[in-house]
Amino acid sequence: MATIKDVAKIARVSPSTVSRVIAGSDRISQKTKERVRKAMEEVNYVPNAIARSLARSRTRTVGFTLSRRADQAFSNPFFSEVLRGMSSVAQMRDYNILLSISLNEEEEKEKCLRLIRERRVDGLIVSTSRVKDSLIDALLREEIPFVVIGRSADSPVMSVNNDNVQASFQATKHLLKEGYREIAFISGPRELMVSVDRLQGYKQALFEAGIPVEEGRIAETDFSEEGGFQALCAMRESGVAFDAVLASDDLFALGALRFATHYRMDVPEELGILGFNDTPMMSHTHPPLTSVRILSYELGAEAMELLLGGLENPEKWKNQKEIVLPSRLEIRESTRRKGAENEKSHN
Amino acid sequence: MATIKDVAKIARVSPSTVSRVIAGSDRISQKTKERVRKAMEEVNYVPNAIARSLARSRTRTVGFTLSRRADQAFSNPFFSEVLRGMSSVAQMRDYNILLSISLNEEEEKEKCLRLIRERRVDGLIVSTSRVKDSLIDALLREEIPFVVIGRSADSPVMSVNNDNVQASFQATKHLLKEGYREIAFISGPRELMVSVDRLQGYKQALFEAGIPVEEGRIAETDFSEEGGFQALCAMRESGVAFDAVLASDDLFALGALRFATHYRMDVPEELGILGFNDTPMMSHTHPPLTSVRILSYELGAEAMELLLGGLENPEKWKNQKEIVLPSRLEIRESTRRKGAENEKSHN
DNA sequence: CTGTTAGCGCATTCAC
DNA sequence: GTGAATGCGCTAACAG
Repeated sequence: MATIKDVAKIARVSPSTVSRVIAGSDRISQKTKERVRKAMEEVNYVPNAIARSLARSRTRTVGFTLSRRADQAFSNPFFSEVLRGMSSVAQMRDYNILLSISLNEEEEKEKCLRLIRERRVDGLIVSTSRVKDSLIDALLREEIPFVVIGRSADSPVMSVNNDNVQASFQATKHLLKEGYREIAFISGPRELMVSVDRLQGYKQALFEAGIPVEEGRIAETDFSEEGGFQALCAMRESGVAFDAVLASDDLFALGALRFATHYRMDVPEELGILGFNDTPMMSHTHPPLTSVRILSYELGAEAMELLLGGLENPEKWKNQKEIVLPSRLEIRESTRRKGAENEKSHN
Repeated sequence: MATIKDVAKIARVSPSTVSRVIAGSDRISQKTKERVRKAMEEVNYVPNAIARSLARSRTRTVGFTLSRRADQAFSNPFFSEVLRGMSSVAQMRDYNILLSISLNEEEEKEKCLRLIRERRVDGLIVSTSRVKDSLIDALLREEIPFVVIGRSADSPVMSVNNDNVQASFQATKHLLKEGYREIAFISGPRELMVSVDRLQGYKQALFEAGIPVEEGRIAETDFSEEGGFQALCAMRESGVAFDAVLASDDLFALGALRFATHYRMDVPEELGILGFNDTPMMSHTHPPLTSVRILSYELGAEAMELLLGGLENPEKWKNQKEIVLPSRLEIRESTRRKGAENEKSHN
């Protein structure tokens, strides 16, 4: 592999001149510039990124870490879309992405610190966001440049998040408008910010509508279809009535659909079902699922923009930016009641 | 940040001694070893991976590239599972993963070559595998260490693949056993090896059963639910009869389910439907979908093992290894016919 | 067992 | 404008 010296020799200049040409320095004669360029082509020269990183103390690499838990939390397609968004802007700005998937929060934290201390990356994007997040605390303490996808409960940090409260609020309002009054809420683990926020939007909408919040209608479970199904079964068994389900994840909505089938309840007439994430594969359920569409790709892209901006203009870290992306309710048949708006039911 | 020199000074030894302690060299006295260790802790020393990479000409980083097309091809959860598998063994063997998602094959090829030429990675895992694959050709030409997830049509390369021919063969046999005789096949783009292989298994099973292959029952389309739906509609319109669908991707199976609903065909009685990938979210369709389960996690893990093995024992590249992982047919209601095996139909 | 020397490939002073 | 010298932080001979 050719080095800068080889090029210098061929172009009959010094290595530093070659270096300048690479860097695009201006005070260099057109003639030698040409000669160096030709020499580079001749030996098929490509700068060694490692050597450059060492000399400049910057790697042009950012780390993206994820703990398995978070991966499940946001259902799968979400994850790969975020990655695509990140990758796309990284590519454009000539950065690389170092990926690390951990089993739990503790492992993720160590991985993050290690990547930074070993100087493998210039900054990090983390997608965790718990209510009490030790990872974020650690990153702040070590003054590491990072952006979180999600949001931090206490400390102000650079973050990109979707407006969960607002989305959940609107979703609930939609259900109310369709005439549902006894809306059950299936929550993921409450330690996750996303769960807290979505629950809040739900409560807020009920409050505004003057409908009391029944704790019995709120269930918490792990992210899974089964969890959603069981939660509803439990409610039913304990005699809690509900005519709609706000599922804070599409997986729960799947469970709700199964519940409806199991108990022969008509969706949407007897049970309205609304999910979160608008997983592409799930717009084809029977009936098609109403769901909150999240801008996953944009989430990743914005996070990367934010991080790179901060890395290249360190003073930007001063004005902590928290970006919030809108989401949109995709209304489909699982909540489109015929009985409510107009009394004609055609079955 | 502390360097090896700082540690050396504190432990009153030379930098090379510190380096030896890090490397775990044996011929070094227990006493100085201790002293060095203490010094390292004292200043919280962590070796600079970049400097080490430069000195050793090895980065302990492998690149994983993917073009958007391939990402779609294998439906999404597949992708993140593969990544998890790769990440898990990388972590264990202290390697890092550099991720790059491209828009198309050409871009992916350039990205691969660049990563290698810039010396950012020691080797690559690529998940493309077309019938005529220019990426693989390029990697071979440049003598780059790499492993393919999938397989190469012509050149022998290190690869990890699932046994698509066999899986498709078994799936078809299952349909035949259930009494289906007019089995339609929905294929993805034929330029992909996976499509070719699955089609072959299908044909082979029909052949063994003495059933002629009707080209009219074979459709090719892009990976999407809509594609699957339209393919069947087209068949129906052109008067081709079929009593089962072998969908070479779960997305197609979704389309087939919609087709059945649309034309009020009972599944599995009037139409058997069998998918590929066993996407977790889709075991909850109505009726539950029979599908070929792919070991995605293992695919990623094995690919990484293979690559790292090759990187650390270069002579291993001699005996080109092609690993083939088995898959398993998950039989559910969408193909479990009651009418076929015993004539009692209970509806 | 341990220290000295010499790079790894490039960027960046400081001279001229 | 360009070259020479020095260093980024670590590893790897070569001595002793």
